[in-house]
Amino acid sequence: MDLIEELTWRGMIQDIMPGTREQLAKERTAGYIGFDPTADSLHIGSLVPILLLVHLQKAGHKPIALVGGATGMVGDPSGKSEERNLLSEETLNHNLACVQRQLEKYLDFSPSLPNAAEMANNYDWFRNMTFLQFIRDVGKHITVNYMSAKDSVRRRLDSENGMSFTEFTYQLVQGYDFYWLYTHKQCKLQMGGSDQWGNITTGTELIRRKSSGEAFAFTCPLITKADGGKFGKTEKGNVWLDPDKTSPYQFYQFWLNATDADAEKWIRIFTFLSRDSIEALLVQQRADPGARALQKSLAREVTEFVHGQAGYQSAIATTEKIFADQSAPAESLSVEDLESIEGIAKFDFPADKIGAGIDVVSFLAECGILPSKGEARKLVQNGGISINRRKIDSPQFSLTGDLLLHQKYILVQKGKKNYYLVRVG
RNA sequence: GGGCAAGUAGCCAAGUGGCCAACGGCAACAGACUGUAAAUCUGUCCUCUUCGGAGUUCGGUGGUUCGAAUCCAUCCUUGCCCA
Repeated sequence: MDLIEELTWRGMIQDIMPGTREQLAKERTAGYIGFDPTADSLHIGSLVPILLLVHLQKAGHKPIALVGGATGMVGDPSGKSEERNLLSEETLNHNLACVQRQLEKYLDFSPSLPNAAEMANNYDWFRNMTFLQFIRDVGKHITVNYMSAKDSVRRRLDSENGMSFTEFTYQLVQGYDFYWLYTHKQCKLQMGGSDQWGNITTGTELIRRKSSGEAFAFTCPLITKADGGKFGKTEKGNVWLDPDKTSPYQFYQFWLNATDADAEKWIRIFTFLSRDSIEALLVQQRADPGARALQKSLAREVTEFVHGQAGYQSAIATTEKIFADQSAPAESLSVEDLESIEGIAKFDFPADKIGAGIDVVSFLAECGILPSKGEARKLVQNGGISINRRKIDSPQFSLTGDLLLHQKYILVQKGKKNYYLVRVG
């Protein structure tokens, strides 16, 4: 099975330029994907492009990860309904460094490999380019008509928000990246999300016109959720790849909580499991959906890929402590259990305040779990708060010293899945 | 520079002098049911609250009025048309 066949089966190909498959079969090909430094960590949305590069490398081709030091200064209008805010140079550089460090984890850069991965930053070739150079050497080759025909541009032209010249130019800047990589790194392939198709074709067009060369591309579909919601969001916001921003436990939980429909699609995209193993899992899932074989494998594979064995182990350990026996009394958790539950928020609370007894509402607000008493009260009234695994049914409920686990902990739950550990001392 | 239109809560969007913290929808959070799914139903959803209320909102600023998201002036932003 060749790369394209493999990716097609996994549901990772949306558009593909004719001849791409033949090119990949013909010779070792360098292919690139651009990553925008919009934040100081990549999130799981970027996982798909990363995986594309990994698949590319596994198939013997050379992956190039491009970070957008220059394009990040412009702002990609694709998929955006409004003009983006520009990032300051300082943030940009910080983000750039972080993103680069993350990318390095997932690809093999060993110089001994014939298809060693490479990192590039388009600021390197834009830094010294003047505006006049750009409009003469790049702008001259592409008509405004061509650029305006792109979906991402047209949608914005039709909308009432309009679009700045800066963002309009974006596709040329990205297009030039491809041209530069084509001429300097013999890079003949660009990949990306399907929203990038317009930008990508500008690149191949530029290569065709400027050096009558031939370049190829394919895109993968944007990841969606069955219910139409945004992929990669939880209550706490984005799911990041950086373990300091999203702990391995939370990361694992994100995948574990996938709906059945999503898990079926995602397991093919986000894991390297073979077709046979996935089909076996699908059969299992249908036979006993409650066991969630799909979600478990999905969560395991992705967590291991991103956070390694150790990260997965700690995620599992926490999951078991929290969910293995929901009805088990909180008292059955040992000090070690409580202390080592990774990924749950920890708070401190002065012991003397509890000595005399304190009502739940004040407690929740004062220790910082909830922002205000009003909010705490509402949640309690809704039945959304449990303490030491027992549901609190009244805002008047009073916390006293004998509730402390091991004389110093209180375990708070908001809803079923959000745990907070309060250290009293 | 001239003409026209628009700017309301995270988003979409109603409201066009008092009954407006502002209809409705989406998103989000919680509850019931489940499988830590989905669907459905229910509650919450500007901030604070001793749950009685209190405070701050409808692009900004000033004004008219007993009273303004709503009227007037001015400024800002955006779009369309003309120059």
